[in-house]
Amino acid sequence: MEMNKKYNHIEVENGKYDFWLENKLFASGDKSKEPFTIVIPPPNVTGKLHLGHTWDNTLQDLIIRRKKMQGYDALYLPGMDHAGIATQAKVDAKLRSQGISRYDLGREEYLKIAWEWKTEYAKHIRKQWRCMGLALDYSKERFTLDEGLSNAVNKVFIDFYNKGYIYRGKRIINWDIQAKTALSNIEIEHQDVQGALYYITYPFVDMEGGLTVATTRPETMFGDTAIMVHPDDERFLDIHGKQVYIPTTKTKITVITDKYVDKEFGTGIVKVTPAHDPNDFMVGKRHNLDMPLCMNEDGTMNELAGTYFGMERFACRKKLVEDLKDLNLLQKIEPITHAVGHSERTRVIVEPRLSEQWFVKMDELAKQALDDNIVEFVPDRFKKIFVNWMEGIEDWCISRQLWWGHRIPVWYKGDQIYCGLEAPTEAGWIQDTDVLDTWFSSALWPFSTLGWPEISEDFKRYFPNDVMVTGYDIIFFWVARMIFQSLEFTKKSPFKYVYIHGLIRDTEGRKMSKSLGNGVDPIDVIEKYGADSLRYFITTNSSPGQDLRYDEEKVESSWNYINKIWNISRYVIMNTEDVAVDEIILNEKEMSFPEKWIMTKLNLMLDQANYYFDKFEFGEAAKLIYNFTWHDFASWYVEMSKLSENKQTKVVLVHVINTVVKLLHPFMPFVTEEIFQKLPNKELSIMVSEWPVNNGMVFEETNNKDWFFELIKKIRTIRNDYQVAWSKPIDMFIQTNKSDQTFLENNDKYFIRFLNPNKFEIKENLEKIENAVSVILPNIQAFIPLGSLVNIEEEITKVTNEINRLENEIKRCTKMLINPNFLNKAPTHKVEEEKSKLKKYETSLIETKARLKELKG
RNA sequence: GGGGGUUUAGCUCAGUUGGGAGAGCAUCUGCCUUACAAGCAGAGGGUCGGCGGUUCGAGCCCGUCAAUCCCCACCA
Repeated sequence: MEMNKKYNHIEVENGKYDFWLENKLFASGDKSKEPFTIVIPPPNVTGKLHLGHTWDNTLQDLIIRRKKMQGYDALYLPGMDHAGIATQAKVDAKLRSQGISRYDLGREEYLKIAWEWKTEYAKHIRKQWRCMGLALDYSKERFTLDEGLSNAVNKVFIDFYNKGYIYRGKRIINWDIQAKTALSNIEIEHQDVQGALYYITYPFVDMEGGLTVATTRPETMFGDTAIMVHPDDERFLDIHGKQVYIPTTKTKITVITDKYVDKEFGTGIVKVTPAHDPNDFMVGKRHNLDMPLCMNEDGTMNELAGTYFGMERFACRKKLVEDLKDLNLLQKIEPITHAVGHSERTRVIVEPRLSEQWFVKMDELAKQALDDNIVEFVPDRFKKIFVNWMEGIEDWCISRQLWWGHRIPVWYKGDQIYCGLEAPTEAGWIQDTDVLDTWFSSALWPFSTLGWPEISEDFKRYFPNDVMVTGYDIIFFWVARMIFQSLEFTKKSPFKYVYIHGLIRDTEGRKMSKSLGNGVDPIDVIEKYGADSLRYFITTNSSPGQDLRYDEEKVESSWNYINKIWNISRYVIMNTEDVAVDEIILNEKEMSFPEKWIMTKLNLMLDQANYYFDKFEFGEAAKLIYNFTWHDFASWYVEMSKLSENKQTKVVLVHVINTVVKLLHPFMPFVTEEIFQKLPNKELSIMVSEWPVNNGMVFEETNNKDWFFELIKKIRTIRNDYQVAWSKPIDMFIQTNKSDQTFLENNDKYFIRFLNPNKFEIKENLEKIENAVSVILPNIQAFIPLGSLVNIEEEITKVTNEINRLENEIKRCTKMLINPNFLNKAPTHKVEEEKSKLKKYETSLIETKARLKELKG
């Protein structure tokens, strides 16, 4: 079979995905197998997938592909999220660029455009999934606004409402003035902003002077309904109950007392704006204050602001501060750095605003989730983060003043409220215009995608999910909410494991973001290096939970690795064309040393690699496979195989490369499929081949042959040190015991191949070799006469250093072995290990000393 | 204010339940050796952030200090 000399990722990846699809290899549903489920964290239909998705999805795909090969009915369920505010922000922006607002279009027309947007981006996302090679079962693809999922959302809302977990209330919420909607707490990003603390004097109504307050948001003063001081603050005892004017207006407000005030901060006097500040809201409730809004929904000032009516809030602030200065009511401006909330989606500064919204009461739900110990976090430290958040959780604001989303199933008629699927039959009922927070539907994803609230076959079979793979950045948004919603509605944890990975960063360690322009498009990487290289890089270059720096050099080195695999395979394929599938039968009786040795290495590696796979430590698993493949297999075994005429050698070659390729399939599905098909195999696809495990061919007698490889390496080092070209044969004299001598004689062809000797003698007792360089190993010594190249002084130094090293090692071992605590407490195999090390060192020492004597004599 | 991460070779990172530190890239030397020069054969390079403790033994466990990053939080 012809194979390119170089791995060509474009040729290899071409057509593979269609081949898998056509043969329904991504399909789930084989009832004879045990089910295994992962649902994709639904990407937002706002745009294209970035490297973060690639990471997330590749990990899922890796787990799924391995499980399929292990004989599970593995379901990898695809889907997307309508992403309410995120999508609406994008659609709004697109309309704005055309000079239209959503209000010009009306709700229905606007939603049409949003659906078109969704269709377009969904297409692109599916294309990206295909490029990445994800083994998704498309027959089960879902979208959060699908009918079934909408039913789930309604069911949950209505049940919650009836149980009293959902309530409507007037509260201070975070208001996005651009999207004109409420946001939940976690949709706010706090950023440190250079602001100012303005010291403003409120003049007394019936006397000279006034009270100076410190505020960062002067423009909210038009919503003030009181001034407050701490009741025990001795500086202000005489002003309790006094009245002051709100500067620039004729509005009178009264001085109240409340222990909330921190006497040490600012002036100790605080303005109270109940409709624009959460703390002031609490104060307002305690003192029964009016709660007037002084701003409109778009962030402009309303009529309460008097002459500032209609101004944008920050323009108003600027003008107001100037005016106060002119009026001598501004005492000073103090620069201050403080955290200011920004909308995660529109980036504008959010305005705390009194508003009537729907909330989910969290205390009991959180308690249930905290009592639950079924979900296992990997790594487990994320459990702490989850618990920490759950313990301090506040009620969840779920209504959004948007159009793109699930409409709240509540109807109003006058003061009456009705919650249900359909409006009551009589006339006059109007549905709530708001939609639900996107995360309200995402929270149901692990079961709503499987048909819930119907108790469908899929739901029964694939729920709970086995693993949820996601980044630590959405533990609060998503993972926590899936857990409490699932516990409440299905009485089960939504999944057995949550595997949490980190964030992908750029070469400098910065988060990838649009504003920095440092984002990397996975499609570009795939075009340049192939999906397999990207997948291998992204799944093996960090440990669980840690962030990952994107590094093109490492993608390149992944490519090199694949190229190596390619070439090993090429060698095996070229040399085994005469071997039929049925002839691939391992037979230890026909194996010689190299076969037994590589089979032993392979099987020991398999045990370890599978151990790490099961622990989600894919980087460690990959490293074992890498070392085995590149070093044990390619550098040693493949080279030795070139000297064998034995059929079993071919069998072993095929067996090992097949095993390696299967182990690597979850990391690099395309190239492994290509190679698998070229090798003698019966199965239609590597995807339906059996996952490799230790087959028991572990041969003790190969374990004590390390010296053989060591000896070769040491002699190679000598060649390098003395710059003796590989092509130039050199004499070698070897002294060893009878049994090793027999072994060496039986395997001398390998020795010759690796070292290119001229004269090659093995004896139990050698005469002294003049002008030779030596290799001293326990029980075996090699002498290489290099004539005038040899510097005896250097040899003496080298040997002396070796003696020192050995003496130190012996000291260390002896110290341990005469320590009764070590002998009593250390595990037996450790004690045995030290004993055998000591013996080796002692033998070496005797031989090395003899060598020194010889050199000096 | 609360919680968490990170600190190991020049760079980016691994390092099982504690048993004398590894990889990739980079550097240096020699090789077109018939699977692979995007390769092969070698080499150099680390008081595992500091200090203290537990232990026969610490990169790993405990304490403390330092540097750095992230998340959460209503101080006007």
